[in-house]
Amino acid sequence: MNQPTIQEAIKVACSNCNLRELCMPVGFDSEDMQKLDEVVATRRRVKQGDLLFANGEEFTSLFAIRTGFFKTCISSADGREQVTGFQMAGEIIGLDGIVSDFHSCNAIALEDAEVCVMPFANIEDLSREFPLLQRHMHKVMSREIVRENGVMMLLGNMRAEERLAAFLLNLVQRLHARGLSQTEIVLRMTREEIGSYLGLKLETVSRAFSKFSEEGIIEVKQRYVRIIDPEALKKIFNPQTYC
Amino acid sequence: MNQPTIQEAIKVACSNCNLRELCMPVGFDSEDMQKLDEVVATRRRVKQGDLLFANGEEFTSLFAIRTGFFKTCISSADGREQVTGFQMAGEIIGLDGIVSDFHSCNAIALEDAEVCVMPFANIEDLSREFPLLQRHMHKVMSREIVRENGVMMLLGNMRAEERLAAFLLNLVQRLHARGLSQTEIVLRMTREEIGSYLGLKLETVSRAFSKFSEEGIIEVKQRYVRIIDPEALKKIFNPQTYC
DNA sequence: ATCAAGCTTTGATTCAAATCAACATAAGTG
DNA sequence: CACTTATGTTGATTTGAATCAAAGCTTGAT
Repeated sequence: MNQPTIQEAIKVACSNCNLRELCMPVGFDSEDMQKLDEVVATRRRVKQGDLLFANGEEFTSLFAIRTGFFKTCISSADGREQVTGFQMAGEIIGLDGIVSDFHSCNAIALEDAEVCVMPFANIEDLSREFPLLQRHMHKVMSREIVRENGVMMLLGNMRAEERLAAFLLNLVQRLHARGLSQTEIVLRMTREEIGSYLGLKLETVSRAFSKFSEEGIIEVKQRYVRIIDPEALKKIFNPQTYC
Repeated sequence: MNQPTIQEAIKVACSNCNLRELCMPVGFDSEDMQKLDEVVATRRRVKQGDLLFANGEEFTSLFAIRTGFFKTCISSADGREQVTGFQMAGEIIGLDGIVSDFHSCNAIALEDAEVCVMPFANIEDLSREFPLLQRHMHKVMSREIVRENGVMMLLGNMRAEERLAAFLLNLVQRLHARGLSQTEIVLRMTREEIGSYLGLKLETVSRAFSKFSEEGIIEVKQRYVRIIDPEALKKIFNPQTYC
Protein backbone atom coordinates (compact mmCIF):
# COMPACT_ATOMS: atom_id res chain seq x y z
CA MET A 1 0.00 0.00 0.00
CA ASN A 2 2.91 2.32 0.74
CA GLN A 3 5.13 3.56 -2.02
CA PRO A 4 8.49 1.83 -1.99
CA THR A 5 10.89 3.49 0.43
CA ILE A 6 14.51 3.00 1.21
CA GLN A 7 15.14 0.87 4.26
CA GLU A 8 18.48 1.88 5.62
CA ALA A 9 20.48 -0.54 7.65
CA ILE A 10 22.83 2.11 8.95
CA LYS A 11 23.53 2.08 12.63
CA VAL A 12 21.24 4.55 14.33
CA ALA A 13 21.73 5.85 17.82
CA CYS A 14 19.43 7.96 19.96
CA SER A 15 22.40 8.61 22.20
CA ASN A 16 23.92 10.87 19.55
CA CYS A 17 20.71 12.32 18.15
CA ASN A 18 20.15 16.04 18.43
CA LEU A 19 16.40 15.45 18.74
CA ARG A 20 16.82 13.23 21.77
CA GLU A 21 15.37 15.73 24.19
CA LEU A 22 12.19 15.81 22.10
CA CYS A 23 11.65 12.07 21.49
CA MET A 24 13.21 10.53 24.52
CA PRO A 25 13.13 10.92 28.27
CA VAL A 26 15.94 12.84 29.94
CA GLY A 27 17.97 11.72 32.92
CA PHE A 28 19.67 8.59 31.66
CA ASP A 29 23.32 7.87 32.23
CA SER A 30 25.31 7.00 29.14
CA GLU A 31 25.24 3.26 29.81
CA ASP A 32 21.44 3.16 29.95
CA MET A 33 21.30 5.46 26.96
CA GLN A 34 23.23 2.85 24.98
CA LYS A 35 20.65 0.23 25.83
CA LEU A 36 17.88 2.58 24.85
CA ASP A 37 19.37 2.84 21.39
CA GLU A 38 17.72 -0.55 20.87
CA VAL A 39 14.27 1.04 20.62
CA VAL A 40 15.12 2.23 17.15
CA ALA A 41 15.47 -0.68 14.76
CA THR A 42 16.17 1.27 11.60
CA ARG A 43 15.47 4.48 9.81
CA ARG A 44 13.17 4.99 6.90
CA ARG A 45 12.92 7.72 4.32
CA VAL A 46 9.53 8.83 3.07
CA LYS A 47 9.14 11.02 0.01
CA GLN A 48 6.81 13.97 -0.11
CA GLY A 49 3.31 12.73 -0.77
CA ASP A 50 4.08 9.15 0.22
CA LEU A 51 2.43 7.23 3.01
CA LEU A 52 4.35 6.37 6.15
CA PHE A 53 1.50 4.05 7.03
CA ALA A 54 -2.08 3.69 5.88
CA ASN A 55 -5.44 3.04 7.45
CA GLY A 56 -5.93 -0.72 7.77
CA GLU A 57 -2.23 -1.57 7.73
CA GLU A 58 -0.92 -3.75 10.50
CA PHE A 59 0.60 -1.82 13.37
CA THR A 60 4.04 -2.93 14.41
CA SER A 61 6.02 0.21 15.13
CA LEU A 62 5.81 3.76 16.28
CA PHE A 63 7.80 6.31 14.34
CA ALA A 64 9.86 9.20 15.63
CA ILE A 65 10.21 11.91 13.03
CA ARG A 66 13.82 12.89 12.41
CA THR A 67 13.26 15.29 9.57
CA GLY A 68 10.26 16.37 7.57
CA PHE A 69 6.64 17.07 8.21
CA PHE A 70 3.59 14.79 8.22
CA LYS A 71 -0.16 14.95 8.34
CA THR A 72 -2.42 12.25 9.71
CA CYS A 73 -5.94 11.96 8.35
CA ILE A 74 -9.00 9.78 8.41
CA SER A 75 -11.81 9.57 5.93
CA SER A 76 -15.48 8.86 6.41
CA ALA A 77 -17.29 6.15 4.49
CA ASP A 78 -18.52 8.71 1.97
CA GLY A 79 -15.09 10.17 1.40
CA ARG A 80 -14.97 13.23 3.60
CA GLU A 81 -11.44 13.80 4.89
CA GLN A 82 -10.42 14.97 8.32
CA VAL A 83 -6.83 15.90 9.05
CA THR A 84 -6.29 14.82 12.65
CA GLY A 85 -2.86 16.31 13.14
CA PHE A 86 0.36 17.73 11.75
CA GLN A 87 3.58 16.22 13.05
CA MET A 88 7.11 17.56 12.89
CA ALA A 89 10.64 16.54 13.84
CA GLY A 90 10.92 15.02 17.29
CA GLU A 91 7.28 13.98 17.45
CA ILE A 92 5.94 10.44 17.65
CA ILE A 93 3.47 9.14 15.11
CA GLY A 94 1.44 5.94 14.98
CA LEU A 95 -0.23 5.81 18.41
CA ASP A 96 -3.61 5.19 16.75
CA GLY A 97 -2.52 1.66 15.84
CA ILE A 98 -1.91 0.36 19.36
CA VAL A 99 -5.54 -0.29 20.30
CA SER A 100 -6.44 -2.64 17.47
CA ASP A 101 -3.03 -3.67 16.08
CA PHE A 102 -4.05 -1.91 12.86
CA HIS A 103 -3.59 1.69 11.92
CA SER A 104 -6.79 3.71 11.79
CA CYS A 105 -5.44 6.70 9.89
CA ASN A 106 -3.17 7.60 7.02
CA ALA A 107 0.15 9.30 7.70
CA ILE A 108 1.40 11.25 4.70
CA ALA A 109 4.69 13.10 4.33
CA LEU A 110 4.15 16.76 3.42
CA GLU A 111 7.84 17.04 2.59
CA ASP A 112 10.64 14.56 2.15
CA ALA A 113 11.12 12.99 5.55
CA GLU A 114 13.09 10.53 7.57
CA VAL A 115 11.75 8.61 10.56
CA CYS A 116 13.17 6.31 13.20
CA VAL A 117 11.31 3.01 13.19
CA MET A 118 10.64 1.92 16.76
CA PRO A 119 9.11 -1.56 16.90
CA PHE A 120 6.43 -1.38 19.55
CA ALA A 121 7.59 -4.67 21.06
CA ASN A 122 10.98 -3.07 21.70
CA ILE A 123 9.34 -0.07 23.29
CA GLU A 124 7.28 -2.25 25.58
CA ASP A 125 10.24 -4.43 26.53
CA LEU A 126 12.48 -1.48 27.32
CA SER A 127 9.62 0.33 29.11
CA ARG A 128 9.40 -2.54 31.56
CA GLU A 129 13.12 -2.26 32.20
CA PHE A 130 13.34 1.53 32.38
CA PRO A 131 10.66 3.32 34.38
CA LEU A 132 11.75 6.64 32.89
CA LEU A 133 11.01 5.37 29.41
CA GLN A 134 7.73 3.91 30.59
CA ARG A 135 6.71 7.23 32.07
CA HIS A 136 7.83 9.01 28.93
CA MET A 137 5.63 6.86 26.69
CA HIS A 138 2.67 7.42 28.96
CA LYS A 139 3.24 11.15 28.75
CA VAL A 140 3.51 11.05 24.97
CA MET A 141 0.11 9.38 24.76
CA SER A 142 -1.47 11.62 27.37
CA ARG A 143 -0.13 14.68 25.55
CA GLU A 144 -1.85 13.52 22.40
CA ILE A 145 -5.13 13.08 24.30
CA VAL A 146 -4.85 16.58 25.75
CA ARG A 147 -4.00 18.04 22.34
CA GLU A 148 -7.10 16.45 20.89
CA ASN A 149 -9.18 17.86 23.76
CA GLY A 150 -7.96 21.27 22.69
CA VAL A 151 -8.89 20.60 19.08
CA MET A 152 -12.39 19.63 20.23
CA MET A 153 -12.66 23.02 21.92
CA LEU A 154 -11.50 24.71 18.73
CA LEU A 155 -13.92 22.83 16.49
CA GLY A 156 -16.82 22.93 18.89
CA ASN A 157 -16.69 26.48 20.15
CA MET A 158 -14.33 28.72 18.21
CA ARG A 159 -14.94 30.94 15.20
CA ALA A 160 -12.88 30.68 12.02
CA GLU A 161 -10.41 33.42 12.93
CA GLU A 162 -9.97 32.10 16.44
CA ARG A 163 -9.18 28.67 15.04
CA LEU A 164 -6.61 29.99 12.61
CA ALA A 165 -4.97 32.17 15.27
CA ALA A 166 -4.70 29.15 17.57
CA PHE A 167 -3.27 27.08 14.74
CA LEU A 168 -0.60 29.65 13.86
CA LEU A 169 0.38 30.17 17.49
CA ASN A 170 0.70 26.44 18.05
CA LEU A 171 2.80 26.05 14.92
CA VAL A 172 5.30 28.81 15.72
CA GLN A 173 5.55 27.63 19.30
CA ARG A 174 6.51 24.15 18.17
CA LEU A 175 8.89 25.43 15.51
CA HIS A 176 10.50 27.76 18.00
CA ALA A 177 11.05 24.85 20.38
CA ARG A 178 13.07 23.33 17.54
CA GLY A 179 15.27 26.36 17.19
CA LEU A 180 13.44 27.90 14.24
CA SER A 181 12.12 31.41 13.95
CA GLN A 182 9.32 32.54 16.19
CA THR A 183 8.05 34.91 13.56
CA GLU A 184 8.58 33.37 10.14
CA ILE A 185 6.98 30.17 8.89
CA VAL A 186 6.91 28.42 5.60
CA LEU A 187 3.78 26.32 5.77
CA ARG A 188 4.12 22.76 4.67
CA MET A 189 0.41 22.25 4.11
CA THR A 190 -2.19 23.66 1.74
CA ARG A 191 -5.10 25.90 2.75
CA GLU A 192 -7.32 22.89 2.23
CA GLU A 193 -5.31 20.81 4.70
CA ILE A 194 -5.34 23.59 7.26
CA GLY A 195 -9.07 23.87 6.72
CA SER A 196 -9.59 20.16 7.13
CA TYR A 197 -7.72 20.21 10.43
CA LEU A 198 -9.69 23.22 11.66
CA GLY A 199 -13.10 22.16 10.36
CA LEU A 200 -13.19 24.94 7.77
CA LYS A 201 -13.26 25.16 3.98
CA LEU A 202 -10.17 26.37 2.17
CA GLU A 203 -11.86 29.64 1.14
CA THR A 204 -12.61 30.43 4.76
CA VAL A 205 -8.98 29.78 5.70
CA SER A 206 -7.77 31.99 2.89
CA ARG A 207 -10.14 34.79 3.94
CA ALA A 208 -8.97 34.58 7.53
CA PHE A 209 -5.34 34.84 6.37
CA SER A 210 -6.25 37.88 4.27
CA LYS A 211 -8.11 39.47 7.17
CA PHE A 212 -5.12 39.05 9.51
CA SER A 213 -2.93 40.47 6.78
CA GLU A 214 -5.17 43.53 6.25
CA GLU A 215 -5.13 44.13 9.98
CA GLY A 216 -1.34 44.08 10.00
CA ILE A 217 -1.17 41.05 12.28
CA ILE A 218 0.67 38.86 9.80
CA GLU A 219 2.30 39.12 6.42
CA VAL A 220 1.24 36.34 4.05
CA LYS A 221 2.49 35.35 0.69
CA GLN A 222 1.25 31.91 -0.24
CA ARG A 223 2.98 29.47 2.11
CA TYR A 224 5.20 32.10 3.66
CA VAL A 225 3.81 33.66 6.83
CA ARG A 226 5.45 36.25 9.05
CA ILE A 227 3.90 36.95 12.42
CA ILE A 228 4.04 40.71 12.91
CA ASP A 229 1.90 40.99 16.02
CA PRO A 230 1.79 37.77 18.05
CA GLU A 231 -0.06 39.50 20.89
CA ALA A 232 -2.91 40.32 18.51
CA LEU A 233 -3.10 36.65 17.57
CA LYS A 234 -3.20 35.66 21.21
CA LYS A 235 -5.93 38.17 21.80
CA ILE A 236 -8.00 36.75 18.96
CA PHE A 237 -7.52 33.20 20.16
CA ASN A 238 -8.16 34.02 23.75
CA PRO A 239 -10.08 37.28 24.09
CA GLN A 240 -10.92 37.15 27.79
CA THR A 241 -7.37 37.16 29.08
CA TYR A 242 -6.74 40.39 27.23
CA CYS A 243 -9.77 42.50 28.16
CA MET B 1 -12.09 22.03 45.15
CA ASN B 2 -14.07 18.78 45.09
CA GLN B 3 -17.16 18.34 47.20
CA PRO B 4 -16.52 16.08 50.16
CA THR B 5 -16.87 12.42 49.25
CA ILE B 6 -16.84 9.24 51.22
CA GLN B 7 -13.50 7.47 51.14
CA GLU B 8 -14.22 3.83 51.71
CA ALA B 9 -11.53 1.64 53.18
CA ILE B 10 -13.36 -1.55 52.29
CA LYS B 11 -11.34 -4.27 50.67
CA VAL B 12 -11.79 -4.08 46.95
CA ALA B 13 -10.88 -6.78 44.49
CA CYS B 14 -10.78 -6.71 40.71
CA SER B 15 -10.62 -10.48 40.80
CA ASN B 16 -14.27 -10.60 41.85
CA CYS B 17 -15.51 -7.61 39.93
CA ASN B 18 -18.14 -8.14 37.26
CA LEU B 19 -16.68 -5.28 35.24
CA ARG B 20 -13.26 -6.89 35.08
CA GLU B 21 -13.47 -7.70 31.39
CA LEU B 22 -14.06 -4.03 30.68
CA CYS B 23 -11.39 -2.44 32.92
CA MET B 24 -8.74 -5.08 33.01
CA PRO B 25 -6.85 -7.29 30.62
CA VAL B 26 -7.98 -10.89 30.22
CA GLY B 27 -5.81 -13.97 30.37
CA PHE B 28 -4.45 -13.88 33.90
CA ASP B 29 -4.37 -16.89 36.15
CA SER B 30 -5.93 -16.44 39.56
CA GLU B 31 -2.60 -15.96 41.31
CA ASP B 32 -1.60 -13.06 39.08
CA MET B 33 -5.13 -11.71 39.32
CA GLN B 34 -4.66 -11.48 43.08
CA LYS B 35 -1.56 -9.38 42.63
CA LEU B 36 -3.36 -7.16 40.18
CA ASP B 37 -5.93 -6.38 42.86
CA GLU B 38 -3.23 -4.07 44.23
CA VAL B 39 -3.82 -1.69 41.38
CA VAL B 40 -6.97 -0.47 43.09
CA ALA B 41 -6.20 1.31 46.34
CA THR B 42 -9.72 2.17 47.40
CA ARG B 43 -13.13 3.09 46.11
CA ARG B 44 -14.70 6.46 46.13
CA ARG B 45 -18.30 7.60 45.83
CA VAL B 46 -19.16 10.71 43.89
CA LYS B 47 -22.59 12.31 44.13
CA GLN B 48 -24.45 13.57 41.11
CA GLY B 49 -23.11 16.98 40.16
CA ASP B 50 -19.89 16.58 42.16
CA LEU B 51 -16.39 16.66 40.73
CA LEU B 52 -14.31 13.50 40.59
CA PHE B 53 -11.36 15.72 39.78
CA ALA B 54 -10.93 19.27 38.56
CA ASN B 55 -8.78 21.13 36.09
CA GLY B 56 -5.55 22.11 37.82
CA GLU B 57 -5.72 19.44 40.51
CA GLU B 58 -2.69 17.28 40.99
CA PHE B 59 -2.86 14.00 39.13
CA THR B 60 -2.15 10.94 41.21
CA SER B 61 -4.60 8.30 40.11
CA LEU B 62 -6.66 7.01 37.26
CA PHE B 63 -10.23 6.03 38.03
CA ALA B 64 -12.18 3.02 36.82
CA ILE B 65 -15.90 3.70 36.89
CA ARG B 66 -17.81 1.04 38.78
CA THR B 67 -21.23 2.59 38.65
CA GLY B 68 -22.60 5.86 37.37
CA PHE B 69 -21.96 8.17 34.51
CA PHE B 70 -19.50 11.06 34.06
CA LYS B 71 -18.75 13.88 31.71
CA THR B 72 -15.33 15.44 31.22
CA CYS B 73 -15.12 19.05 30.10
CA ILE B 74 -12.70 21.88 29.56
CA SER B 75 -13.36 25.58 29.43
CA SER B 76 -11.72 28.32 27.44
CA ALA B 77 -10.31 31.45 29.05
CA ASP B 78 -13.51 33.34 28.27
CA GLY B 79 -15.74 30.67 29.72
CA ARG B 80 -16.86 28.62 26.75
CA GLU B 81 -17.35 24.99 27.74
CA GLN B 82 -16.51 21.91 25.73
CA VAL B 83 -17.60 18.48 26.87
CA THR B 84 -14.76 16.19 25.79
CA GLY B 85 -16.41 12.89 26.64
CA PHE B 86 -19.03 10.89 28.47
CA GLN B 87 -17.80 7.94 30.49
CA MET B 88 -19.71 4.96 31.85
CA ALA B 89 -19.14 1.86 33.97
CA GLY B 90 -15.99 -0.04 33.08
CA GLU B 91 -14.29 2.95 31.48
CA ILE B 92 -11.11 4.65 32.66
CA ILE B 93 -11.04 8.36 33.41
CA GLY B 94 -8.16 10.71 34.18
CA LEU B 95 -5.67 10.04 31.36
CA ASP B 96 -5.43 13.78 30.69
CA GLY B 97 -3.44 14.22 33.90
CA ILE B 98 -0.51 11.99 33.03
CA VAL B 99 1.35 14.40 30.77
CA SER B 100 1.74 17.29 33.20
CA ASP B 101 0.96 15.64 36.58
CA PHE B 102 -2.06 17.94 36.77
CA HIS B 103 -5.53 17.35 35.45
CA SER B 104 -6.48 19.48 32.48
CA CYS B 105 -10.22 18.90 32.59
CA ASN B 106 -13.09 18.60 35.01
CA ALA B 107 -14.76 15.24 35.55
CA ILE B 108 -18.32 15.59 36.83
CA ALA B 109 -20.71 12.85 37.88
CA LEU B 110 -23.98 13.00 35.93
CA GLU B 111 -25.50 10.52 38.38
CA ASP B 112 -24.42 9.12 41.72
CA ALA B 113 -21.32 7.11 41.01
CA GLU B 114 -18.63 4.94 42.45
CA VAL B 115 -15.09 4.66 41.11
CA CYS B 116 -12.07 2.49 41.80
CA VAL B 117 -9.08 4.67 42.65
CA MET B 118 -5.99 3.35 40.88
CA PRO B 119 -2.85 5.23 41.96
CA PHE B 120 -0.86 5.74 38.80
CA ALA B 121 2.34 4.67 40.55
CA ASN B 122 0.71 1.29 41.24
CA ILE B 123 -0.35 0.98 37.63
CA GLU B 124 3.16 1.72 36.39
CA ASP B 125 4.77 -0.66 38.89
CA LEU B 126 2.44 -3.50 38.00
CA SER B 127 2.69 -2.72 34.29
CA ARG B 128 6.42 -3.36 34.45
CA GLU B 129 5.76 -6.68 36.11
CA PHE B 130 2.86 -7.80 33.92
CA PRO B 131 3.22 -7.27 30.17
CA LEU B 132 -0.49 -7.99 29.70
CA LEU B 133 -1.37 -5.09 31.98
CA GLN B 134 1.17 -2.88 30.24
CA ARG B 135 -0.32 -3.69 26.87
CA HIS B 136 -3.79 -3.11 28.26
CA MET B 137 -2.95 0.39 29.50
CA HIS B 138 -1.41 1.26 26.15
CA LYS B 139 -4.57 0.12 24.42
CA VAL B 140 -6.77 2.14 26.77
CA MET B 141 -4.84 5.30 25.88
CA SER B 142 -4.71 4.51 22.18
CA ARG B 143 -8.47 3.86 22.20
CA GLU B 144 -9.03 7.30 23.65
CA ILE B 145 -6.85 8.85 20.92
CA VAL B 146 -8.80 7.02 18.23
CA ARG B 147 -12.11 8.05 19.78
CA GLU B 148 -11.05 11.67 19.71
CA ASN B 149 -10.01 11.30 16.06
CA GLY B 150 -13.58 10.25 15.38
CA VAL B 151 -14.96 13.22 17.27
CA MET B 152 -12.76 15.48 15.16
CA MET B 153 -14.35 13.98 12.05
CA LEU B 154 -17.81 14.58 13.55
CA LEU B 155 -17.11 18.19 14.49
CA GLY B 156 -15.14 19.02 11.39
CA ASN B 157 -17.22 17.42 8.68
CA MET B 158 -20.62 16.23 9.85
CA ARG B 159 -23.95 17.99 9.91
CA ALA B 160 -26.06 18.31 13.03
CA GLU B 161 -28.22 15.26 12.34
CA GLU B 162 -25.24 13.14 11.40
CA ARG B 163 -23.55 14.07 14.67
CA LEU B 164 -26.58 13.19 16.75
CA ALA B 165 -27.09 9.90 14.90
CA ALA B 166 -23.44 8.98 15.54
CA PHE B 167 -23.79 9.97 19.18
CA LEU B 168 -26.90 7.83 19.74
CA LEU B 169 -25.41 4.83 17.94
CA ASN B 170 -22.24 5.07 20.00
CA LEU B 171 -24.22 5.32 23.22
CA VAL B 172 -26.46 2.31 22.59
CA GLN B 173 -23.49 0.28 21.42
CA ARG B 174 -21.64 0.93 24.67
CA LEU B 175 -24.72 0.35 26.79
CA HIS B 176 -25.46 -2.86 24.94
CA ALA B 177 -21.90 -4.07 25.63
CA ARG B 178 -22.82 -3.66 29.30
CA GLY B 179 -25.89 -5.83 28.99
CA LEU B 180 -28.41 -3.01 28.69
CA SER B 181 -31.03 -2.58 26.04
CA GLN B 182 -29.97 -1.93 22.46
CA THR B 183 -33.09 0.10 21.83
CA GLU B 184 -34.00 2.00 24.97
CA ILE B 185 -31.89 4.67 26.63
CA VAL B 186 -32.43 7.03 29.47
CA LEU B 187 -30.00 9.83 28.79
CA ARG B 188 -27.92 10.98 31.70
CA MET B 189 -27.05 14.32 30.16
CA THR B 190 -28.97 17.43 29.16
CA ARG B 191 -29.49 18.66 25.61
CA GLU B 192 -26.95 21.34 26.38
CA GLU B 193 -24.31 18.77 27.36
CA ILE B 194 -24.99 16.69 24.26
CA GLY B 195 -24.69 19.88 22.23
CA SER B 196 -21.45 20.84 23.87
CA TYR B 197 -19.96 17.45 23.06
CA LEU B 198 -21.16 17.62 19.46
CA GLY B 199 -20.34 21.27 18.83
CA LEU B 200 -24.01 22.26 18.63
CA LYS B 201 -26.38 24.46 20.60
CA LEU B 202 -29.07 22.85 22.71
CA GLU B 203 -31.85 24.07 20.40
CA THR B 204 -30.19 22.37 17.44
CA VAL B 205 -29.93 19.13 19.40
CA SER B 206 -33.57 19.36 20.38
CA ARG B 207 -34.61 19.99 16.79
CA ALA B 208 -32.61 17.03 15.55
CA PHE B 209 -34.28 14.81 18.16
CA SER B 210 -37.67 16.11 17.02
CA LYS B 211 -36.82 15.50 13.39
CA PHE B 212 -35.78 11.89 14.04
CA SER B 213 -38.98 11.46 16.02
CA GLU B 214 -41.18 12.87 13.22
CA GLU B 215 -39.48 10.52 10.78
CA GLY B 216 -40.27 7.55 13.01
CA ILE B 217 -36.61 6.75 13.59
CA ILE B 218 -36.73 7.21 17.34
CA GLU B 219 -39.27 7.85 20.05
CA VAL B 220 -38.24 10.67 22.38
CA LYS B 221 -39.73 11.84 25.61
CA GLN B 222 -37.34 14.11 27.43
CA ARG B 223 -34.43 11.91 28.54
CA TYR B 224 -36.07 8.72 27.40
CA VAL B 225 -35.12 7.62 23.89
CA ARG B 226 -36.20 4.48 22.08
CA ILE B 227 -34.43 3.58 18.85
CA ILE B 228 -37.14 2.37 16.47
CA ASP B 229 -35.05 2.17 13.30
CA PRO B 230 -31.33 1.78 13.98
CA GLU B 231 -30.61 1.20 10.29
CA ALA B 232 -32.01 4.63 9.49
CA LEU B 233 -29.66 6.13 12.08
CA LYS B 234 -26.71 4.29 10.54
CA LYS B 235 -27.74 5.55 7.14
CA ILE B 236 -27.85 9.13 8.39
CA PHE B 237 -24.46 8.81 10.06
CA ASN B 238 -22.86 7.03 7.17
CA PRO B 239 -24.76 7.61 3.95
CA GLN B 240 -22.28 6.14 1.47
CA THR B 241 -22.35 2.61 2.82
CA TYR B 242 -26.08 2.55 2.28
CA CYS B 243 -26.47 3.94 -1.23
C1' DA C 1 -50.28 20.86 47.00
C1' DT C 2 -47.91 24.93 45.28
C1' DC C 3 -44.20 27.21 43.65
C1' DA C 4 -39.68 27.91 41.71
C1' DA C 5 -35.93 26.51 39.01
C1' DG C 6 -34.10 23.89 35.50
C1' DC C 7 -34.80 21.63 31.23
C1' DT C 8 -37.00 21.03 26.69
C1' DT C 9 -39.53 22.30 22.68
C1' DT C 10 -40.79 25.24 18.95
C1' DG C 11 -40.96 29.46 16.10
C1' DA C 12 -38.84 33.71 13.97
C1' DT C 13 -34.82 35.89 12.65
C1' DT C 14 -29.87 36.57 12.02
C1' DC C 15 -25.31 35.42 10.86
C1' DA C 16 -20.93 32.95 9.97
C1' DA C 17 -19.29 29.90 7.02
C1' DA C 18 -20.25 27.05 2.92
C1' DT C 19 -20.95 27.02 -1.72
C1' DC C 20 -20.60 28.59 -6.34
C1' DA C 21 -17.84 31.06 -9.53
C1' DA C 22 -14.07 33.43 -11.65
C1' DC C 23 -9.59 34.54 -11.94
C1' DA C 24 -4.58 34.81 -10.34
C1' DT C 25 -0.39 32.76 -9.16
C1' DA C 26 2.91 29.11 -8.60
C1' DA C 27 4.91 24.70 -9.53
C1' DG C 28 5.90 20.91 -12.38
C1' DT C 29 6.51 18.50 -16.69
C1' DG C 30 7.53 17.23 -21.32
C1' DC D 1 10.12 27.53 -22.67
C1' DA D 2 5.19 26.70 -23.06
C1' DC D 3 1.62 24.29 -21.14
C1' DT D 4 -0.85 21.88 -17.73
C1' DT D 5 -2.17 21.27 -13.14
C1' DA D 6 -2.37 22.50 -8.46
C1' DT D 7 -3.01 26.00 -5.27
C1' DG D 8 -4.61 30.43 -3.64
C1' DT D 9 -7.51 34.71 -3.63
C1' DT D 10 -11.66 37.25 -3.89
C1' DG D 11 -16.61 38.20 -4.79
C1' DA D 12 -21.66 36.92 -4.80
C1' DT D 13 -25.04 34.08 -2.97
C1' DT D 14 -27.00 30.44 -0.20
C1' DT D 15 -27.66 27.82 3.84
C1' DG D 16 -27.36 25.37 8.24
C1' DA D 17 -26.97 26.41 12.68
C1' DA D 18 -26.91 30.17 16.12
C1' DT D 19 -29.45 33.43 18.39
C1' DC D 20 -33.47 35.52 20.29
C1' DA D 21 -37.86 34.66 22.24
C1' DA D 22 -41.76 32.43 24.36
C1' DA D 23 -44.08 28.79 26.25
C1' DG D 24 -44.53 23.86 28.03
C1' DC D 25 -42.76 20.09 31.03
C1' DT D 26 -40.45 18.01 35.13
C1' DT D 27 -38.55 17.86 39.38
C1' DG D 28 -37.69 19.03 43.82
C1' DA D 29 -38.30 22.02 47.79
C1' DT D 30 -41.14 24.36 51.07
